[in-house]
Amino acid sequence: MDTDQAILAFSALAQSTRLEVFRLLMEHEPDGLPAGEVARRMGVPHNTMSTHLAILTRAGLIEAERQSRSIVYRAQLEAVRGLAGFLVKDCCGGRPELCAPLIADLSPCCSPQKPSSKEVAHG
Amino acid sequence: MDTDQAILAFSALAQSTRLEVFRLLMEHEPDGLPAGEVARRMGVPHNTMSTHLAILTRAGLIEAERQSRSIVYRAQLEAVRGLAGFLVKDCCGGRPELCAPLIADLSPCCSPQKPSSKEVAHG
DNA sequence: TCCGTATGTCGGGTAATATCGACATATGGA
DNA sequence: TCCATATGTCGATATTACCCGACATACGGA
Repeated sequence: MDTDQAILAFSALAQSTRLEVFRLLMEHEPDGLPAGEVARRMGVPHNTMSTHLAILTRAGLIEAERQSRSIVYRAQLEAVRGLAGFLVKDCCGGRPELCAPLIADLSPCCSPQKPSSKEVAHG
Repeated sequence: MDTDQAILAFSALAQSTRLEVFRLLMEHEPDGLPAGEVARRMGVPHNTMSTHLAILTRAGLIEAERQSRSIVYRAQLEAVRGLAGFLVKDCCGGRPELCAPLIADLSPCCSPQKPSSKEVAHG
């Protein structure tokens, strides 16, 4: 994930419809959803959605695959990993002491064990 | 970090100058840098930079503090944490199995031990 | 108070983006 | 081939973002 790619990704997610689409496709991993279904669920005209999907695709956040008459879109986990890594490593830049607490905060979120009802206390 | 705040943050970072400014301020944690110094280093007019700094501030990614005649800007680590968490928890939404590998990939980046020259093999 | 420095705000010109109607392309079935 | 479905592309318009000159505000020193 280089800087240009990161900017594409940030830019793609900096729009409410696209952000929701991305989340929708994340929820539907690994099956994905056809373009029309995404447009229908978001209440957006199909051509507008097509543009949004193209932008997300160009950013590498989703990927298209033709399945018969439909084109199914899927979220790209690697892109999320790359973007989160960019964010975190960015702040690391030679200073892991800054970054460690960030990682520590993320880890409980997705560990197989439940986070023992402990949330981030600091607001 | 709610959706609107995330969009503000993504939007703020989706611009090359602002992204670089943010990284610059990360490098200068915890001392920060005065606005004029940031503008000078980036080779950007001070008023243009002022706007960028305001956008980053509004997104919560940096914070301003007056120090005598200067206004010193500092990166907000919590914002990075929040944004990375938003990204990751976003994909977690009930499915930690998707998220675990993302965390696993981030962890070596900032651990006190060096990552043993092992990078993400998959491109 | 007056001046110089540091920063923010306003205005307008230009460029980029969002949206959507209309049309084009691609697939599968008869 | 013809048709219906599914999706993408083009063109126009409205909105927003970026940039920077000019002016305004805030602070410190004399």
